Amino acid sequence: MSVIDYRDARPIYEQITERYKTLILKGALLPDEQMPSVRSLAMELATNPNTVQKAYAELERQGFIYTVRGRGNFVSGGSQLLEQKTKELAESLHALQKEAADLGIDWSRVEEKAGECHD
Amino acid sequence: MSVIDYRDARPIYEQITERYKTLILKGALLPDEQMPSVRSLAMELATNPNTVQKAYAELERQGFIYTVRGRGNFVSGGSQLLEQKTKELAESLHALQKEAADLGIDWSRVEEKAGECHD
Amino acid sequence: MSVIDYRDARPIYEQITERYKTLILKGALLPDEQMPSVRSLAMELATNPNTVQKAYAELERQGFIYTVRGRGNFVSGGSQLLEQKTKELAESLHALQKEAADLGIDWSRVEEKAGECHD
Amino acid sequence: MSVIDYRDARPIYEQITERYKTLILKGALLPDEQMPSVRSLAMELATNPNTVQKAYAELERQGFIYTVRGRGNFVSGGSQLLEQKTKELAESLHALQKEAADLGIDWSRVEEKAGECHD
DNA sequence: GTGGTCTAGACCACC
DNA sequence: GTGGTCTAGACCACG
Repeated sequence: MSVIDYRDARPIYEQITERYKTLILKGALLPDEQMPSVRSLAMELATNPNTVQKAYAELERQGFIYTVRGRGNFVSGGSQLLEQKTKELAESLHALQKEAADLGIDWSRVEEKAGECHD
Repeated sequence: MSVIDYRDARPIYEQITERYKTLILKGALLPDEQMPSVRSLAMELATNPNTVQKAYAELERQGFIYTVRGRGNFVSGGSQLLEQKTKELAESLHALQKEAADLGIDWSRVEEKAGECHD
Repeated sequence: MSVIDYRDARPIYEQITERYKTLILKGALLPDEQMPSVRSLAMELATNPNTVQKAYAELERQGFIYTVRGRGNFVSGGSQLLEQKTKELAESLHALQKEAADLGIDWSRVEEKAGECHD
Repeated sequence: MSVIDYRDARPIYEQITERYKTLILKGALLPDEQMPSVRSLAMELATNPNTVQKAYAELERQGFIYTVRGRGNFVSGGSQLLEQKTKELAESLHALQKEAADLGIDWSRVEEKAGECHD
């Protein structure tokens, strides 16, 4: 199972970032567990080390991993990470509700239609 | 009230498109009403006519306006436009719900937090 | 029943030309019958006399009408007009068949699908 | 074999689009094969990169190619593309048949004449 | 006057 | 290197 979808319009580094964010949030990677090295991950994904580096930098900026010079990158412990993600989702939801309200669209109709999605 | 936000990462033509989509959906622009001319809107927004042109082309492609060569662009009447927008919102909502489910986040907690938003 | 569709992408003079071509071919206008004057037709269609003039010029060029200076425009007799139209249709059909053949599409499948059209 | 015909009334970008649509449909370009870069094709056709860009954008919108930022444009595999093209041809055919019927022209005569075309 | 197309050349993000 | 966006300015067809 590869991570990168080259047809995806989003930049590759963003796809990598997103991928590891969910892996960490879902608990597939445990706190203080070592991340794959930049070079090995780049090799595995057949992409440029610079791209992986950029993804790791972003993950660190968002608090998902921390770096130890000369050692590597590690998953940062994170009960608060899930909490933050919940907040992000809530904000996205609120934005949708606001947009619907602006247009005079009944929110219950949106929820109804969302339930019918086939995926 | 200006339309363009240069700090916004999104391209200018997309901001214009989005702006007029909501104006039309909200009924601020009535069916068959004339849109500002490409040149005049470009002048007003201090941007390039080509940029406005691209925005109008996108609006036409999505069925929000229609073009008459030598005359101008006009709002296309559209009860089905609101219906389509509802569908778009439903899909966005469904994506959020799916993401929450993937992470084991209780959707009701997201809804709860969304209700507390101050904006 | 008006003739002009302002939402149509085609120029107005072309729509007028097309309209009268079919009227003449269908026999709604008889040979040597007088066409409406440029001015009156322009008035009726709420369009520019120049536009009607251009349409009439095109109709004359294609042999559908003839002009008598100071008198007006008249439908030209035309058993050969239908013949010519048949030829035009045949050429269009042949072009479609050629395109299908180039792509390796079975023509019978096209005919089959055409029969299912709802209009 | 050049692609652009400057005597053609159709815009250049449309000619390019059409050209590559047929190349892809005919299988001359294989799925995931790389398209010529925007700049190189512009150079080759002695036209402007923006023009090629517009053509590629249209090809992407119609599902014939996909874009990878920083990499290039690639042919998208597509068995459904031929199916769609068949449908397009069927609609064109149906339009011709309808026009003939409107004028009281016997369709079999059109088919007969089409068969005699020398090209 | 209007929109549609094209050219020339620039800057950006990404890889 | 790639594509994506934007600017400046031109020409055309249409009305």
